[in-house]
Amino acid sequence: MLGVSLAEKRKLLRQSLLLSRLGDSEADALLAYARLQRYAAGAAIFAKGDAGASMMAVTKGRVRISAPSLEGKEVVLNIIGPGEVFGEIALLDGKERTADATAMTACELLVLERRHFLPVLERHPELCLHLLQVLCERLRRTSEQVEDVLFRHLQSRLAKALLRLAADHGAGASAGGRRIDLKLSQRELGNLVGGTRESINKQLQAWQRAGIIALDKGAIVIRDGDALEAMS
Amino acid sequence: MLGVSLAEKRKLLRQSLLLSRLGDSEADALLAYARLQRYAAGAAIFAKGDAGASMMAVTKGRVRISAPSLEGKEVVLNIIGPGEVFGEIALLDGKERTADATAMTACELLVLERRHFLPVLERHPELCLHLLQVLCERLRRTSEQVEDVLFRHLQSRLAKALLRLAADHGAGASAGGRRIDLKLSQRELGNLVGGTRESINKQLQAWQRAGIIALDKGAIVIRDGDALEAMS
DNA sequence: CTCCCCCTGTGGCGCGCTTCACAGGCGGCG
DNA sequence: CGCCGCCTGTGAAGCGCGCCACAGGGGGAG
Repeated sequence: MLGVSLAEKRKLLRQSLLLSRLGDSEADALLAYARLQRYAAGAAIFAKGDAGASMMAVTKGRVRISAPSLEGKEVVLNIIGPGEVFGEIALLDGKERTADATAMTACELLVLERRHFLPVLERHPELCLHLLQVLCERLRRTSEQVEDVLFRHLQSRLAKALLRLAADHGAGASAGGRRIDLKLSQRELGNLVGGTRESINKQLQAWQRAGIIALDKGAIVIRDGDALEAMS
Repeated sequence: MLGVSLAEKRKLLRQSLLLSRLGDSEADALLAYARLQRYAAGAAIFAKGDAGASMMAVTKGRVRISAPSLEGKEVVLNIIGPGEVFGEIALLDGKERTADATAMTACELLVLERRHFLPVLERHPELCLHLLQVLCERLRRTSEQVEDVLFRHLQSRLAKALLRLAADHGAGASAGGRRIDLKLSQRELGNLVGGTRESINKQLQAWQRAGIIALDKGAIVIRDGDALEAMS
């Protein structure tokens, strides 16, 4: 636990979309127990199979949620930014973590333990209902991912992923289009859509030649969002 | 609504794993509003995109939860049997249904409406927590499905599906192995694992020739579960 | 009974994507 | 500084599986 004032922690907690609707007293009840924790870029936060019983709210940085395969492949299930939470599942049911969590950048997280969180949850139906919303949203996303992988081709999935990245993490419209500034390697992009680095590269090159996107020192600029939309 | 006594409805509700932990008074509160509804085999219960705001508990029969693609393909996301619930997502967040629900056999369902359920939920944290468990379980399942589709070959997914079907819906050990008696066509099996009817047929034939399974008038008998386990 | 639809069963071709192989660039670290 | 590990970029080969084609069977509707 780092030496951070209660007031500062409360401010951080307020940023979290999930927890923002707590009253002051409840927020303080949680905060008394919440740990503030930092991770360096690339650090592992937890691994699939761990017996974790906590959930995290991101206050700074970006976290990758992914699942590894036996042969060393990996799917990225989600990318979590400031104000969002992850790891709720293990907190709620007390079982193993279902995926890896890795700090993509330097991160600052508020960590809430199951044993502290559950009592608060029982006394606060609104919080409980809100958590249900979060899980529903996740479930919608994940089902959609199943459908996408089974029904759509790589091209379509990639187009969709770019649009989503631009919407969720993009810097606003710069010269000539929306810019995705997450420094995602093509390999990571592949893991995000369920394809190989090579396939991603070829598709991006083709789109660049067609003037649909531009590749600019690791960032991707969407020049023709409509074209991507049409393919997705 | 069918003319069924309160006592009978309560008995049905008790079977539902989700709702079984309500006290009598709460159960009655819900039951006053719960509709009992029947569907013929093959009937559509709801469709993806519908503005449904209810959830169902299966008391008799079996329901297929699936998602259609534009080109007429379909993924089966789940098969719901007696004592289980489905459709919670739309009930909880009030948005569109994420999938189709179809009666695989003649069915009897208890239908709970959002406007009746939410108030009960707010007054009963235990129920709320239990619902969170259900959603967590779903989320684990669905994530696993994503991983399976991306990492495993059809053979492996099919082996896994057969084992799961045997465990969840199988009639106990009959002569020479566990028997899967759901009358699933090979096409439906294909939809369950994300493959075509033809591929499923070829794989099943190969396994039958190897003595791993037996096909017996539409049912599948698992003769060598260990072999399947090894492939899955 | 006949027709029709959906089922199982099986072979072959083709496409999408992975895998492999190789080349060159850039940043960090001893 | 040079090495090493990561990155991007690109062509060629291979494979899993979808798609097509065709054949025969059984059950429900007329």
